[in-house]
Amino acid sequence: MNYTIDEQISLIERGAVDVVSRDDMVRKLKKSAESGVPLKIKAGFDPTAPDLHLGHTVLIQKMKHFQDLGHDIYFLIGDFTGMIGDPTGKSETRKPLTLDDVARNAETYKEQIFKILDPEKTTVVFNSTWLGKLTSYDMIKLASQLTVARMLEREDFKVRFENEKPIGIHEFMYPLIQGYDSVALEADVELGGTDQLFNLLMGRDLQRSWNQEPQVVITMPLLEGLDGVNKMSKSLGNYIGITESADDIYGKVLSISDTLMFRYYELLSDLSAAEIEILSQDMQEGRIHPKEVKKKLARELTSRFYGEEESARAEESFEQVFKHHGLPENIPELILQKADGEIWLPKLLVEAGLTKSTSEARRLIKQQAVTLDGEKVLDSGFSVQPDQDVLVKVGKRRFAKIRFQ
RNA sequence: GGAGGGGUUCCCGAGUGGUCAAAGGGAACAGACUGUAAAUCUGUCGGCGACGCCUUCGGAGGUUCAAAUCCUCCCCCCUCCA
Repeated sequence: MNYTIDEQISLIERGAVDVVSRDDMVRKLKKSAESGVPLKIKAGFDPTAPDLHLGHTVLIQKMKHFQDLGHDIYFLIGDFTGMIGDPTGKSETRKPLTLDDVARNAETYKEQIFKILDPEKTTVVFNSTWLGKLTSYDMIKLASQLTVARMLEREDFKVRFENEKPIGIHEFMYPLIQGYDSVALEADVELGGTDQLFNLLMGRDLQRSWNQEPQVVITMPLLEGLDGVNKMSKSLGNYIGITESADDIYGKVLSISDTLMFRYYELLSDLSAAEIEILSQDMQEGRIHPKEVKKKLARELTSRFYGEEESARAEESFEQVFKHHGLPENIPELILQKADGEIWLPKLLVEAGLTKSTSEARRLIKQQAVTLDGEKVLDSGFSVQPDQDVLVKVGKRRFAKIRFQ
């Protein structure tokens, strides 16, 4: 708690893309230090996607920083908009969430964010609490705060407008609603991804209209997914979920490209910028193997959610499987009855959940991707005899132990 | 209300009566090479105990020896004009 203003600012600015404005931030920090009243830090989340991944943690880490500095975190769940339905012109119409859905998702959120944040110092709020009370009169009044021209300044609106793509009227309401959330909470700071800049700034405008001191807006970069191209998202499947197993987190981090690795260091690691720079230098000048640098990152991220010990275990297991071509610790087992006699391999692969269909199994056998106890199988007509247990492996990472009883 | 464009296999997107399980690209998967990295090369990419059969091209009917392709009705999406 004994940070100087400069130290606080430097922690706050770390990794951030925009801080609007730094002067306001300094002023608020000073005021808070003098009065002893913590700042209200707001960050909003969509109620539909309760599976958090590392991309979300970029933001959550930042919330954590504020928490460490003694400020109050408001974790806002945008249930109001979620209950209305699809906000954008995206392909699938999102089905509106029920109150139950929202409640359930909120619980899932809590389980996940509290892996990083301190539950004691975090307030979870739902924007339906205040938005649900607004009348149509209030809504129109809110809408009158802004012109269409101003609204069209937002990049994605502008692009869509220029490309003659549809923009729903209600879409204009979202920035306003989000801004109004800041008014309702009297937020001092709002955090969000860079794609949220416009919406976040809206909060400042609206707060001024409501005679509040405008919030400081801080944006964090969007984390690229495992493919290194698109932003990390569940729908693209290029994510590392924070509820995934230690083995998976470790393995996935190790599978990213070297370029992406430094991006992850920058956005996810607790190492200082200087320390990261040294790692990068050492690597480029051949003093340290890139894989070691990546392992260090994988270890740090895994232990963030599972602790040092488990993280070390995951690393060992990984080395075991991939370096020494050994076996992972937890191989799923499939128990079959001896009495049922021999079993056609493609069928066995399907039953063991290693392939989706016998067709796929046959293909993989043809591609020499299937081994039984380490022996490649070349004949897709092969049947397994029920006399002894076998270890089946498909590709590099699909395993199953078949036991006969 | 009027005019027009469109719905194809995970995604994008060709295909206008047979040669179509459907070009091409992406994703994914497998093999080689590796550091389970990237890049690259090769192959696979609906199902079925399979060189044959079955189910797919928004939905339902119909024409035909034969339909993703033609006709009818319906559903959905988009653009422009008002």
